[in-house]
Amino acid sequence: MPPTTKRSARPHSDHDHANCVTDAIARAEAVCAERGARLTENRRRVLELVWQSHAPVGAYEVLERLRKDGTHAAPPTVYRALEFLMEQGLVHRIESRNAFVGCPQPEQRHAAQYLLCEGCGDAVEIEIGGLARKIVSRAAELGFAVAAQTVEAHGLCSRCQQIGA
Amino acid sequence: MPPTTKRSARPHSDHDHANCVTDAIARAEAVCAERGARLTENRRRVLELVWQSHAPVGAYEVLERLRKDGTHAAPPTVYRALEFLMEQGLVHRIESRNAFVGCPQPEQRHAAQYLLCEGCGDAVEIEIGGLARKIVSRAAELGFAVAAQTVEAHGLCSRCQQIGA
DNA sequence: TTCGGTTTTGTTACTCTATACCATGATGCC
DNA sequence: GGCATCATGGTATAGAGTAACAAAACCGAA
Ligand SMILES: [Zn+2]
Ligand SMILES: [Zn+2]
Ligand SMILES: [Zn+2]
Ligand SMILES: [Zn+2]
Repeated sequence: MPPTTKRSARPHSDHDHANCVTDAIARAEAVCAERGARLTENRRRVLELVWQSHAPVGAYEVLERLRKDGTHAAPPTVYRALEFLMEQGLVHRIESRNAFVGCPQPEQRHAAQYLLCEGCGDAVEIEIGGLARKIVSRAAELGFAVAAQTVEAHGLCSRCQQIGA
Repeated sequence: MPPTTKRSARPHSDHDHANCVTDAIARAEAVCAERGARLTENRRRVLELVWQSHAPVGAYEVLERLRKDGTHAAPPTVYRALEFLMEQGLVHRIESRNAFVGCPQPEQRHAAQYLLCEGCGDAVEIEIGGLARKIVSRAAELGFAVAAQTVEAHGLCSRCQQIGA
């Protein structure tokens, strides 16, 4: 009998995703402890729910999942938790989907860059060397001071290309 | 007495913006003619309204402006026009604002890159040399086929930096 | 330990953004 | 004219996000 490991709605990669979740939570607790930020039960739970897949999840989907726990939550509950998690760099917002996804490397603040698959829905955070810096410096040439960046590439992951082929 | 030229809600640059609008419309008509795309009255009007400022404008703001003309429009009217205009590359969607802005160079399809000022709201479309290509090639290394990109930098334009200083 | 300020959560109601669906009208080709 | 295709009208509803205020939990100091 298979374990109770939860999977993405459109599962794709075969890794043991339970590890991703527990690892993410552990790291979140570590960074919050170090920073003196309060990872309350609600916030921890929302983070866990966001991490249930590698596909970005909408705030209202998080809300539903919360309610299935028996919690009596309303939209502000979720949005406030997400706001905190974003401030701490524990989740990123995917602008082109109005959705949220866990950050695999929260210890160090960074400009997020994503590959977003239109087939399976997964979001893969990447780092393109020098890209963030290039944006900042080009903006500076135009007198513009960059405070935050959004870099999202939409397309098909290798697996979805094969399926569609 | 000043001309009837309309300005941005938070006007900023002193150029004669009426030129921007008429130029944009002229170029839109040209590209549509060449492509056999039908720039109908509605679509032309929506494009005009989007161009009323250099700040991205929400679909519902366009809707309001349309109605002030006496037109009896509903949301789908606006969204359909915007969809057409985006297909033709005449407007771009600013994902981080759920809003739309006219493209200053619609003749040639391209991945849009924007500087978005949090002070005045203006969006400046830029082209960072090699950036789009770099994203595509790094994605390709990971087996990911990029179909579209979103690059948005948020911060303060030079003018707003001075004001805030 | 009790007080009082700060932070977090609860609750309600609402605004803004976007799309599904079906009907109607225009356009242009044969 | 007949017919397919494209564009619009119009209603209803789904989805995303926030304002505002009240209650509760937390925490450091008196
Ligand atoms: Zn995983
Ligand atoms: Zn995929
Ligand atoms: Zn202008
Ligand atoms: Zn500005």
